[in-house]
Amino acid sequence: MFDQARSLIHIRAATKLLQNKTMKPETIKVACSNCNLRELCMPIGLSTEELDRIDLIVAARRKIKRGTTLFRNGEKFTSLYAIRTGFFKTSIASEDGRDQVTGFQMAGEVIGLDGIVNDSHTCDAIALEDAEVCVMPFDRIEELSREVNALQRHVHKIMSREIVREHGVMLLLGSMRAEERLASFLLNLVQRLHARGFSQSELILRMTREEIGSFLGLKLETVSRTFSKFAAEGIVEVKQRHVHILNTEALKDIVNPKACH
Amino acid sequence: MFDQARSLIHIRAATKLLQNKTMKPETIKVACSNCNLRELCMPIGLSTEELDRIDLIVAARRKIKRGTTLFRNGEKFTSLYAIRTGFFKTSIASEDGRDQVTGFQMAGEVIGLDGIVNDSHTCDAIALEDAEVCVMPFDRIEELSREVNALQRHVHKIMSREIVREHGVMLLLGSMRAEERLASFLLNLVQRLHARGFSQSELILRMTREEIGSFLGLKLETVSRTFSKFAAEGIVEVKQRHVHILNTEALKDIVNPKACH
DNA sequence: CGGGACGTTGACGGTCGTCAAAATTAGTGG
DNA sequence: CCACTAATTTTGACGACCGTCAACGTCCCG
Repeated sequence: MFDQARSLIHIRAATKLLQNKTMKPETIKVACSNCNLRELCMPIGLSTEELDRIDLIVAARRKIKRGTTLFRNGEKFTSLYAIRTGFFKTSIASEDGRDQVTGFQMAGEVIGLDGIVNDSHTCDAIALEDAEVCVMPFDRIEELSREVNALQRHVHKIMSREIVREHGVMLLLGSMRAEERLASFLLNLVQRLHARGFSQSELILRMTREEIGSFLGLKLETVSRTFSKFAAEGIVEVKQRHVHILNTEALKDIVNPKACH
Repeated sequence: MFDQARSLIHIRAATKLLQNKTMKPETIKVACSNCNLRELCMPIGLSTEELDRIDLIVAARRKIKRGTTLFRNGEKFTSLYAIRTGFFKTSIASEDGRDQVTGFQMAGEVIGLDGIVNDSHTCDAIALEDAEVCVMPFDRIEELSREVNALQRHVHKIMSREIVREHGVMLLLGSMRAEERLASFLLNLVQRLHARGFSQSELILRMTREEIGSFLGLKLETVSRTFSKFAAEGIVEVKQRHVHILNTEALKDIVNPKACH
């Protein structure tokens, strides 16, 4: 539905690479070239020389405490951020106070693209758990992507991917019923988590029912009720923020009723 | 709300430029450098040398008859398209047949960004009236934007603008009621048309009620009813696809109830 | 002039929002 | 570590908004 269309092969490789490593954390150089998320946020097939140059894109690491903002609406745009650890939400506010969660972002995803067009951010990015990001000044990205074709292409793909993701969210918001929205949401989350080496069937929600509702265009009570309904039908087990998916196929059937698996 | 955040100053300049021109159409060279939409789809402040090079981006013009597709889901992505004349809708289809209109595009806007990420288009672009587009092969764009900084910046801004626009649509779909959605839609349309030299208060809808409804996450009957309600309240005059906005402030109040103008 | 696409309007019902209260959990400070 | 408060979640009752179905009206184009 509104997935990230990533190449699982590369992600698996990254995971494996991580498992094989037995070096102590502090001996690992802080650089993209040996970041275990490299395959998620950097182009593939680079020469070592190109990789060394790309290392220079990351100006700093920044730790974000849970509940605090990475950037907020109106702030000057200077950098994109690659999430190393943690979990974010982005949201926009209408003038009369309503707000809309526009996405949830996890490790390996890039955040801040909204700020490019007017050199100022148009949404808030809030950490839903303690997080760490790589700060990548955008002028460095532009400079280097003039010289490294793979980086240029990569930047374009990341932005295009975000556009396509949002198309999927529009389909969800514009044409799905509550159950379909929540099923779609759960499948998307678990798929992205699985791509990062987590379980296919168990997940911990980092966001409140209200935040889920805001993202899905539902009220928190409807989200809660729909969880309860899924639980009653034996599709999931829900215990607060712990979700265990018992029947993935049933969720897929809810999203896409007419398909014959 | 979900506007395009363009600089009106430049657009006005373009309009003025057009009015001053008394040359016959066929004597105007077919090139960006003297296209009257230049300020809409090209970066500003270029040297004449840079402008000459950018002319080479446009590989061809293509005429699209009303009702036919510029590209469709699954087709190989090769080019972005700048709309010269005409009006498009883009839409995506879910597997079970529902479809969602993701946007309406008019002269000066760029279409096809969704195709970059996977080298294949993920939506359909359909002309709602006879149209003409500039075909801009994406590899040429990438090549030239490595050398012309303003072009690189421009491409990034166009993509970022689309992301921000979609955030606005998500806010609309996720948190607004039918009247707010339609008011927001009308204000956005008329604002974009006005930026192109058309009336601030009158417009002709190029799309059906069903297409409006698909975009706004409503059924066509609801769209029709809401138009009738606005008309009964004296806010607009509606005669099929001709819309005359009688009270812009009232529309703004509907979108943003708590604001005090 | 006639057929088909498009638009309008009405009646009715379902889905989801609203309001309210209780239950459970998380967070804070002693 | 525990008590206490705030935050979050669950569940119920009720109603509003909008979707569904149906019939009719209008416009456009061959």
